[in-house]
Amino acid sequence: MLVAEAAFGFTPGTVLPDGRGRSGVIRSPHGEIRTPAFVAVGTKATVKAVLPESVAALGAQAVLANAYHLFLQPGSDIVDAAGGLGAFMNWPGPTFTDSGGFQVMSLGVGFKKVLAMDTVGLADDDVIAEGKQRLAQVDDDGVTFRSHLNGDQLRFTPEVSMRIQHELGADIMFAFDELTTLMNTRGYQERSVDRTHAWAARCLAEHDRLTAVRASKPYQALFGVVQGAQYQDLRRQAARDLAGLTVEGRTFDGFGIGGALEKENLGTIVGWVTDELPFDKPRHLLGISEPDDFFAAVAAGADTFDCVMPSRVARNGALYTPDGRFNVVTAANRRRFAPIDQDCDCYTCQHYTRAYLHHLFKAKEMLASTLATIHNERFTVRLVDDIRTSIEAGEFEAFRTEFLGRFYSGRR
RNA sequence: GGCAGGUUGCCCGAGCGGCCAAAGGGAGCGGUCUGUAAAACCGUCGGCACAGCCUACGUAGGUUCGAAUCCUACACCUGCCA
Repeated sequence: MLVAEAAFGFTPGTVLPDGRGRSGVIRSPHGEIRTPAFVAVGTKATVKAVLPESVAALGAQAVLANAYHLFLQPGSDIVDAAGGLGAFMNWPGPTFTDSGGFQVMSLGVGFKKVLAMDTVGLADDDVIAEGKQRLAQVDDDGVTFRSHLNGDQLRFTPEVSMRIQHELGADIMFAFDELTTLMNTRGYQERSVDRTHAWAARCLAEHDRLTAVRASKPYQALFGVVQGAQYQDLRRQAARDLAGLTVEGRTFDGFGIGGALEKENLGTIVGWVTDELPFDKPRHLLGISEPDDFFAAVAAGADTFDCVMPSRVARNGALYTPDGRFNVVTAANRRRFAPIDQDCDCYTCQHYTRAYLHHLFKAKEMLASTLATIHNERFTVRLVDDIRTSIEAGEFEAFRTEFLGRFYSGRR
């Protein structure tokens, strides 16, 4: 048992002057991840529009898939029978799976942007989802979902999520949590954090059981997820509780930081959390990837990231450059026979022009998504890699100032 | 040659006396997207001195307080009969 678990670990490397941000290395059964690192999102066991070979070539060290989606389709049992997520999708490197907790929020109350801005007069757990039918309901034991694919009524509990994630077989799994929004009341946030903590304990217990049952499989690490929205006391308490949680002699291998984050206070909030977490375990900031957010979060002690933004935005024609983000679909690019970014080393920039990308998008050609995704994922992976390098070179703050100054200066 | 139907904004296509600068698509133009119900969504889309005016629904004329909508002629297109 001890031998198997040694297959996972984290070794901090260079630490920033204030003692929080750091570089490091995560060891997993499918390879190492040098941190800080950006993990490519492959929700349904595919990074949309891109071959795994390309994902590797653009420098992604790991891929994150989703328990909810893969449970619905094709079924986690099938992924298990295929030999696990990595084998199934032909990704030899490290893999992560999210618990399905995010879908409690996204399917339950809709995305943040569609929430009513006025919570006055609403019941504690009332949040309004405009234009979307509510597909999930939370209670203390778990969540009742309605499949977005066929309307089937389904039930997720911490135990179900762990079972699915064990079948998926990713190197790193996340505990099943409840993700609230900034619109929920303080009272609801408190109860939600309690619920997430109770679920975390159940996840650890079930994880312990399944690890024993599936002893022949590679060890899967489990990360607890810190919630608490924008409240310092809740976030600190949640982090402390999860860090100290021991079930059957087992503790979390690392931690996820999730939920509602006010962008302006992202670094501060992450800092509250990492203050309370053990230094020698990795922290994954869930769902974040804007350049300024990376710097703020890394400075505050986050190690890994995942986010749909680079790929989703790419499919819709928005591309990242050191001078900011721009839409290639814009008429200005019709005759721009230069790469997206002169200094980018990605496959797309090595071989294609903005004019060509513009044409592919206008013509609604599939290759548009592929080439744009390769570029944006490369941009994002490289940025976080460069942040790691800057930490190790003792130039983090200088790099931060230089990069963000240029990125947000508006030129492109 | 006869009979019937048609001609709407960049394109397709509704409208069939006032609430029509004209539904809806598409194209064009611009934007959004942070643990993916997203190859999605939103806005704009005749002109201008812009809470108003001008120009517009094949062309010309007419009826009416008022016409894309009714009448007449012409032009072109489509189907059936010769």
